Amino acid sequence: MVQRDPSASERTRGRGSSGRAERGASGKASARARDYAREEARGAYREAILAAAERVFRKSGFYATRMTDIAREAGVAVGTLYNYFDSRDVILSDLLSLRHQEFHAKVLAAAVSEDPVTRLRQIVDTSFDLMDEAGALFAIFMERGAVGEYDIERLVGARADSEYGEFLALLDKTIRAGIRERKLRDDVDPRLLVSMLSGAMNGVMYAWLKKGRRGRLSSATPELFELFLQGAQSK
Amino acid sequence: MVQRDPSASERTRGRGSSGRAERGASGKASARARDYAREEARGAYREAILAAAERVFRKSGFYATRMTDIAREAGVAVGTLYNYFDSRDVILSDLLSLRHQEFHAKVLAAAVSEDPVTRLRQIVDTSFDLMDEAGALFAIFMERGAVGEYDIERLVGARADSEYGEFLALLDKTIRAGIRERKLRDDVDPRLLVSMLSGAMNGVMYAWLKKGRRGRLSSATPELFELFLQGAQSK
Amino acid sequence: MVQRDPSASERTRGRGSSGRAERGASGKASARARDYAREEARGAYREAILAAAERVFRKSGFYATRMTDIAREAGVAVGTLYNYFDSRDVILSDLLSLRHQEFHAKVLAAAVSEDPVTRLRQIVDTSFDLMDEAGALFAIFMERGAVGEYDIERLVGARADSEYGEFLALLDKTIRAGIRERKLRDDVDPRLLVSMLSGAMNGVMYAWLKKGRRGRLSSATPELFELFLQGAQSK
Amino acid sequence: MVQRDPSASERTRGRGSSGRAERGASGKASARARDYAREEARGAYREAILAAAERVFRKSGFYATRMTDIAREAGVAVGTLYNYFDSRDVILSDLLSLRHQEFHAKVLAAAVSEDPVTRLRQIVDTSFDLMDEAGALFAIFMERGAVGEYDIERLVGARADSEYGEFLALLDKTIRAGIRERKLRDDVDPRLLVSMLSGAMNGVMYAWLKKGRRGRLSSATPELFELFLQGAQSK
DNA sequence: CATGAATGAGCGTTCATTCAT
DNA sequence: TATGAATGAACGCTCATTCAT
Repeated sequence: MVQRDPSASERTRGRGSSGRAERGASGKASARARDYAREEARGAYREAILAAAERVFRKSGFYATRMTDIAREAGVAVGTLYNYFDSRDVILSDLLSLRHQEFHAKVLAAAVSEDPVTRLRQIVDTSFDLMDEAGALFAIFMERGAVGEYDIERLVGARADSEYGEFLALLDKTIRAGIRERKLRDDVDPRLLVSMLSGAMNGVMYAWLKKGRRGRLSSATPELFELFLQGAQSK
Repeated sequence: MVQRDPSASERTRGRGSSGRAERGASGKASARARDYAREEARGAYREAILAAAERVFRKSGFYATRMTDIAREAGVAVGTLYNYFDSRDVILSDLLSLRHQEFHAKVLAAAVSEDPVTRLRQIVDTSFDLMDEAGALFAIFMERGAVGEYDIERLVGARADSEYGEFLALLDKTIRAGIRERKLRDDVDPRLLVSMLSGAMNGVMYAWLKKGRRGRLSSATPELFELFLQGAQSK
Repeated sequence: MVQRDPSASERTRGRGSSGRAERGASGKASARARDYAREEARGAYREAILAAAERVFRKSGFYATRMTDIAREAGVAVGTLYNYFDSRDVILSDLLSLRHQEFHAKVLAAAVSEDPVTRLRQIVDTSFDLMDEAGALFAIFMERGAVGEYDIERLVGARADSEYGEFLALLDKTIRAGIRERKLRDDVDPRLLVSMLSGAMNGVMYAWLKKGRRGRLSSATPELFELFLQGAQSK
Repeated sequence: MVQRDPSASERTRGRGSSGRAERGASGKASARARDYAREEARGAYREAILAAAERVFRKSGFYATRMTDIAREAGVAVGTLYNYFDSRDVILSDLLSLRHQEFHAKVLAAAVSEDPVTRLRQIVDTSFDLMDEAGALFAIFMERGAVGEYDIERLVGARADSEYGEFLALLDKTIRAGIRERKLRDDVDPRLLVSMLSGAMNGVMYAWLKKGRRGRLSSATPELFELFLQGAQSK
């Protein structure tokens, strides 16, 4: 269950000194510059492919996503995909990784309040905002790593788990802080609070997706949070 | 996409009295007995195949479940599978249907209290009990019908959705009853309460599954319910 | 290219003295009678199966004819087919053989005139009559053993060929007689006359089949024969 | 069932300029050259596959022709077949179509005489010549579209029929012209003349095939024609 | 590097044949 | 012997991956 470095999946390929003749000193500098430019271009290609894969993936689903579809969507040939990624699984796995990193970074950046409860609210709100913007792919992280989605688990493997775990860990940390500061109940297992909150978020997301994503998901935050804090019981 | 009678998917096959001549009275009786025994055997076979499919399905997931694997797991030849089911999709779809029916029937049978809130508790408790007993396949109904699993939606189709929907509808009905009886808050959208509760159940289930299903899931019911009713806020 | 005895394809099976105890002298006689009755019954079964096979074969064609279809049409179980025939191919091959024998016998029985040319006419007329009655299966013999029907050739093999050959040989013999008796031209290869006549019969049959078998095929005999004898040229 | 343009069965595939950025003017030219070369290669491949299919088809027959056999015969992998044809049926159907077109075009090109009877002779002669050269596949058109081959009719369908029909229609037209010009008898149904002549051709072809194709088939034309015109009767 | 046709292992499915009852 | 469910080899077809250009 190692957290692989996602960049490690980039194909190592024999660039650098080609098999041809010497290059002078000045050549080295320009070569380095060229290498840098190349690296840039590679990154852009990678990102374009992932973006194309994401579009196809979202439309067709994981199993119906074909390499030819990704290639067509990206406007390249299939062979090109293999210049940037080792395999179909790696593309999709890297895609999930990348999107998760972005997701997590944005959530972290938003959860800045001093008050743990407000931070929780910020986490929920930002998560919903990102879902609104970026679509259902996030659901895969926000949902529980696609339980029941056994295949994706096998393929994307430990990664998705650990990534969803990262999100849960953030909730866990924040909730424990809330408990320490007596803002949240200390008479229940904190992990239950985590499960409750994350589960509730999922439940709301699910309903929203099934209703065809009408309206802004984040508009549900206040009520959801109110319920999470105050409970469902009539007072 | 209508809710097909799942038994309708059983292959009609020309059993019964062939077109040939009479059989004596005693022959008829024994023929009837034989037919009955055969019918029994057919049912047993079907169930055995579904059980095998369930094991494979659980280990490998929907898309990685191969007919050969199901056959091997069931201890029969591939051809035999097709004596009982028309296609791979039908096996998996029937499996989901069957398990869902069992699940739903048991939950309904348990949710008998006069008090809606108690009924909700009974629903949660029974669901968790069934998860404890029967394993993760139930998660597919209790969870959100595999959001993000676009393909499975196409195949298993409206069915899985409507089945999870059935569960949600039960929660919805019960929660609305609770609101009418002033046991639950009427100042929030009832559908949010449904999402909250179902989501929370999922969250707890997820954590339980990820921890390797240690302990009884249903032991989490009281705390979960307490939280659902009273909220997470320190009082 | 041996002319197999079609009855040779009947499964030899250990009838006769069963493995059980002695039978007295009188027992032998009744056993013989029983064996005879059995043989009769076997023959009836065989014929019933072939008749069923013929119906299916005519409706569905050679390659689409399934053993289960034959069995259903015959009102027996598939296994029973194998008690009477060694394989699917044998059934269809025996069917062709049997029908051809009937066909040939009837044609022979009808071609009795002293005059060779009249005999030819009788052959043509009887063949068309049988086609009228019995349907397209005869076409397989009357046509040239299904040239272009390479598969059937492989399966039914030398047999169909030799059977069609038998028909051609009859034409050949009769035509040569006609030549000897100066009724038919002796300035052309007799084999060409055979090809002409058989081909012309086929051509007429084909048109008749394609027109949906409307009208009696045999009504075409006089004109066909007139043309065969007098030629197409305007006089 | 319309007479599809056979080229329509060629798989449309996303070649051509991809969706990406411009190519310089010289690039365009070389791209065009490459596309042209590719198109050439595609055509060659298609033809090679069809030729291989024809060889297998001729040896094994329609139903026994396996994709693996075609692939092996063509020296390619199965998958490659599907790069050029949508399905097995399409390969065989296109094969028949293509060969028929060639056949029909050549016959038409040869039947140029002013005199209808000479045209008939040209048709017969050319048909026999083509049979001599190209082999038995033509028999499928010249013969009656495989009567008795019910399945092949379903698959190759109206096409084979209409193609053989095309040949018959040519005979029909020419024979009617001959009748109008008082060269052929007007006291018999012209369609019978068509059946006679086509049937006679078949009969001769059959004998020739069965004798192992020894000698030139077309050497039989004069006698066949003489018989067709003058009849078999001794004068 | 980009290309996209070639590759072939592997899939779901069929159906002639077998054999326990 | 009749039965019909079990069998599994063999089929047509797919598509991730490779590699010559």
